[in-house]
Amino acid sequence: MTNKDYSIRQERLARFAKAMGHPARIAILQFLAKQQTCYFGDIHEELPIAKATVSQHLKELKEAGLIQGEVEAPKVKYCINRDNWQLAKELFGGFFEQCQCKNDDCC
Amino acid sequence: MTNKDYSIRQERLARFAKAMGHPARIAILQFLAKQQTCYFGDIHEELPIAKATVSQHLKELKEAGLIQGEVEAPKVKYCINRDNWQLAKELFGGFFEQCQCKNDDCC
DNA sequence: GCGTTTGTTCGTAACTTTGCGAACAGAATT
DNA sequence: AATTCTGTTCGCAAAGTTACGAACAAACGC
Repeated sequence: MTNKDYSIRQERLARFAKAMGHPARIAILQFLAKQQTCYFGDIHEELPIAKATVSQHLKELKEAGLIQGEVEAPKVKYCINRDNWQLAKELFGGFFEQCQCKNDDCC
Repeated sequence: MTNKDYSIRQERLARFAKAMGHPARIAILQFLAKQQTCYFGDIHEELPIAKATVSQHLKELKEAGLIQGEVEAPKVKYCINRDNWQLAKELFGGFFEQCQCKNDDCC
């Protein structure tokens, strides 16, 4: 075991993955991606959880950079953060490409 | 808020994402994907954490279905579970495709 | 101004995750 | 048989996650 650390890309990918690691958050992202209305209330209606919990999940997605919020009083509008969505897409895409598994040469 | 639940696909995607939600596990998957040796000891050497912790991360990846293990006494050989890797690739691919974000029509 | 609507924050409870060292277990080596 | 090598499991501590209702805050409608 060396003193080696993780790369920035690995950290970033893990951060995105972690944010996506709950079905409610996947559902939120899909809802926003499909560009139906992006108000909190509409998101809440889609989900089987209390609004406090929805708010918490939205906060996590925002902190991970996958979405962004904007007040449109008295409502709050959320949407996909397109720059980071693109970045995540590339990171995941690159990640899944790198498997060299041919046939049964391992396991 | 209805009584609606999450779809199987959402659950599955979230499960994969959760397993990928830690830099050590990303590092493990990348190491295995690059098909360098797949023995526990080699994986452990790549990471800055104790072997008990490595074992724990491997267990999680195995339970999520992303890798599989095989005893080759006295060593243990791990490798990517290709079927599920393919499935994950498709789920993530499909997921990131579905963003309809054009220009500034939202946010 | 007063209540309503909208969403966040607080406080709390139960559970999970991450990490480690120590103990353990099985197989190989001496 | 005793030792070494390899990796898992146990027990524990610290921190984070998930969920909820209640309290709060800001703006709008009356």
